[in-house]
Amino acid sequence: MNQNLSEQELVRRENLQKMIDLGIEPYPSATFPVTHTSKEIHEGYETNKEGYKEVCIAGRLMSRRIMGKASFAEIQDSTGKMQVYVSRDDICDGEDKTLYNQVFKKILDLGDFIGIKGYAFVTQTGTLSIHVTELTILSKSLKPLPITKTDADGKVYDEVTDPEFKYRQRYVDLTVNPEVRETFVQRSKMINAMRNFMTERGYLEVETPVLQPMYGGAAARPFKTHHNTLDTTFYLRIANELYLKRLMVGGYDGVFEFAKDFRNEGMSRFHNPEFTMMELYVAYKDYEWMMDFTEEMVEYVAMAVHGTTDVQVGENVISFKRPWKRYTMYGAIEHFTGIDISEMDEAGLRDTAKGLGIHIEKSMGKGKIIDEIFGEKCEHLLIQPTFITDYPVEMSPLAKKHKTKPGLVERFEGICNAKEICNAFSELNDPIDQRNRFEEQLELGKRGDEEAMQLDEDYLRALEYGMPPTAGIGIGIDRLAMIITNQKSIQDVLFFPQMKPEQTVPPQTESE
RNA sequence: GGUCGGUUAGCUCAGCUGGUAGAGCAACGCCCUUUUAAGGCGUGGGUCCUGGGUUCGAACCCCAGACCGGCUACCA
Repeated sequence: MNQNLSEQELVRRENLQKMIDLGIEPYPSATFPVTHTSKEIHEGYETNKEGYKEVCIAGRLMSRRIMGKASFAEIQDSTGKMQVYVSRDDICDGEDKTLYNQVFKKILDLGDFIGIKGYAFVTQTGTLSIHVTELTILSKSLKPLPITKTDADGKVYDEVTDPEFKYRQRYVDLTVNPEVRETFVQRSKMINAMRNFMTERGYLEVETPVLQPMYGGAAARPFKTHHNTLDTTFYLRIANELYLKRLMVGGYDGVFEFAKDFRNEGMSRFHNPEFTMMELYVAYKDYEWMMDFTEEMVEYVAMAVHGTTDVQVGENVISFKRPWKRYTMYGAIEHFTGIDISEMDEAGLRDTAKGLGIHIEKSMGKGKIIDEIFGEKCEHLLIQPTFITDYPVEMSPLAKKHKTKPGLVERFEGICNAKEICNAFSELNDPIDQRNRFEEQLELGKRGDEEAMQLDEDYLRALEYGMPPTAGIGIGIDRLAMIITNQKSIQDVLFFPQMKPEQTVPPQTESE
């Protein structure tokens, strides 16, 4: 293994040994009494110079400019960078100048974690800095970081842009690209805001099984696994919908879960095999109520993350200010194509789709054709948040039939930046109707639809005991995060997006 | 799944019609002996993704494979 080390890695190992020879522990276990972050000092110093007479910060050494007895360096902590000024005689009290001459100037490498104690001041050139009085080594770095540098003209050197490098070694990406760290901070703020919003309204955050004997609640192919003791097949959940609705049968007023779901399907800019879905169910409400709730929550989220309802996304500014635009699905199609399809039969729809240049498979039913027309002619035009309501019943086996419109269900999707971000309905709680819908799905399955739902007897049993009228929603957290953080790919809002394993070692043989 | 493109130093990248490897940053050394704005000079560093083939000669051409990416398809 050692013969594979690069020159720079060898130098760092030599420095590590020198450190040990000098009696310095390169990986000390003691706590380090950090008092400030670099951000706090940058923000607070101007108005409270006296407050920073003694500060203690810690982080990675990111640059070093040595000029004889005095040096400047930059330390990066979780909040940003801080320049520090190191003067030989200030960190080395007596005759022994080893700490400065050897340790600071030679043995430290960029990327090492150090802690410093000192006082804040402003240099002659106007840069807020910490004058170091004590320097402590906290952790030695043995691999060179691709640290970016920016010159006086604003030209950036060595920025890591290779997606493979960024995703496989996210720890490096996070270290050298502060804006990547910030993206994930925003994602976390977004999720916290949603959690607060729902918890304040009295809804209960719950956890339901990831390993399910029968997958359901969505149309997708699952991952399959096996439990040894029970000698049973389990599936990684594709949704948690049916479990949350069982809890509604159990009597809660509202339950929600931020759930990792798994779908064994293609990968793209918008799809990762595991992804996060927030599902919420509220008793004694319908989908109209849920639309109001959703736009209020997303508006709240935008305010919590950005302090405004206007968010820059790519070339567009998206406004999450209520109310959002609402179209029925037929209304949207009429609006964007000028064609009223509401009274058409399947043959008429087929001709209409052909006329619009949309490819229609023979196997497609009425609902699927309508969905196809919408997808081709409307969805990509919906940049500002928009609700599309009242979907064909064939596509929605878990949604309640519409109060007044035959053939439709009480369902809406939220579309934003041309992508679906949520899907909601008045939940079907009629156990007899639900059984019929499941049986229709079984028929689809027999005809070869790999994504058709299974018939879940236990779920039907639960419904037979009675579920209150309930509104439910699923929000694609990763997709919403892409919009809220202005990222083009789902991989940029997941710390560790799924990739093929690196083949650095021969593939392991199966063994247990 | 289809298709197009990519893979060269620790990082970002050049490399012509095939002639045997380059830059900047980083590293190392020296200078500067000091409140800097990538400070100056120098040195080292390569399995050109892998395996075959063509050729006197391959980073470059051909074949196969690996991995990555863009479009596209699938995906309620």
